[in-house]
Amino acid sequence: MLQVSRKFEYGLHAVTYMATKGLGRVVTVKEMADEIGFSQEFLSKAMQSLKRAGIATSVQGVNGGYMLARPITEVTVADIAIAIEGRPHLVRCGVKADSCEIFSSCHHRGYMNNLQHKIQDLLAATTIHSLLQEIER
Amino acid sequence: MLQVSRKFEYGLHAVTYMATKGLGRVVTVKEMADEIGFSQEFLSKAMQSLKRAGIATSVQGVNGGYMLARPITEVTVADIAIAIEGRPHLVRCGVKADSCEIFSSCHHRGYMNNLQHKIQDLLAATTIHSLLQEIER
DNA sequence: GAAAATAGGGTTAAAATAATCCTATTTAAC
DNA sequence: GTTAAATAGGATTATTTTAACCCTATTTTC
Repeated sequence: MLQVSRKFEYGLHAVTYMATKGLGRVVTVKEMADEIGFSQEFLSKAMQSLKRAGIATSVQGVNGGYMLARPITEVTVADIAIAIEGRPHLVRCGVKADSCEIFSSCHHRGYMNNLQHKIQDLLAATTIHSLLQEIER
Repeated sequence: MLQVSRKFEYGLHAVTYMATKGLGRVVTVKEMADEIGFSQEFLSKAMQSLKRAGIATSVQGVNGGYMLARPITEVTVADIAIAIEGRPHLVRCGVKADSCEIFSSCHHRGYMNNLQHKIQDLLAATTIHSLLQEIER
């Protein structure tokens, strides 16, 4: 259905939430889950992905939590998508060639790959900074 | 995972196949399924969707089959996507508002809808005619 | 009337996604 | 040094979506 995953939505909300709190501020998953209205456990998985991708850093232990690792002018929506879902693959043969019966004779692969890159460029064109500005208006 | 459905792939292959056969030629689902390498039954569902959308016309009975209803310069990849999957909805609240817990307080909807339109524009920018030209090269 | 097609409802199977559960580890505070 | 609050993450289950399949009806040519 050409839809973004829930986990990505969770992650994007978390990042914009952290952004409004400022770069240095540590926020807990509980705080975000309560504030935004998401399940704490699932949001936690999204945060772990963001951390692995270097978008957020974490502080363990009491008073720990997450904070943004980079300035919001340098993080794009594409970065978050890739952190959470991996690089987008419009067609499944991009992930696993043998998932398509007609791989060797397929004429559409080039076009599809092209399309995929364009979509990724679209996501990469929005930084968290510009997203916040759009939201404020 | 931001992926296109198999049914859409089937439909797109069928349309390009019919296009190479010429506008007037009637082709059967069996012929296409054999030629392309897909399951006949499932391709048949895709064809029914294309018909309902006015992209293909059908002839029933012996010697029946499908053929393109419109010139390939006037059918875009977006038309096929919409025929088969319905209008794309990047986020599920676009389909069903109550599928999201934070619908009323969500700040991302505008941006997401915007993105969705841009993706659709991308698909609408390729006609079957131009797709075939890309393939030939 | 038989055969070859589309039309389409309904069911099952498989895969992907989302949610939950549970335990480990880290660290501050007392 | 024990407790409590947090992240880390493996493992499992539930749900939803997608794909595949089955079966019957209808249309039309010969």
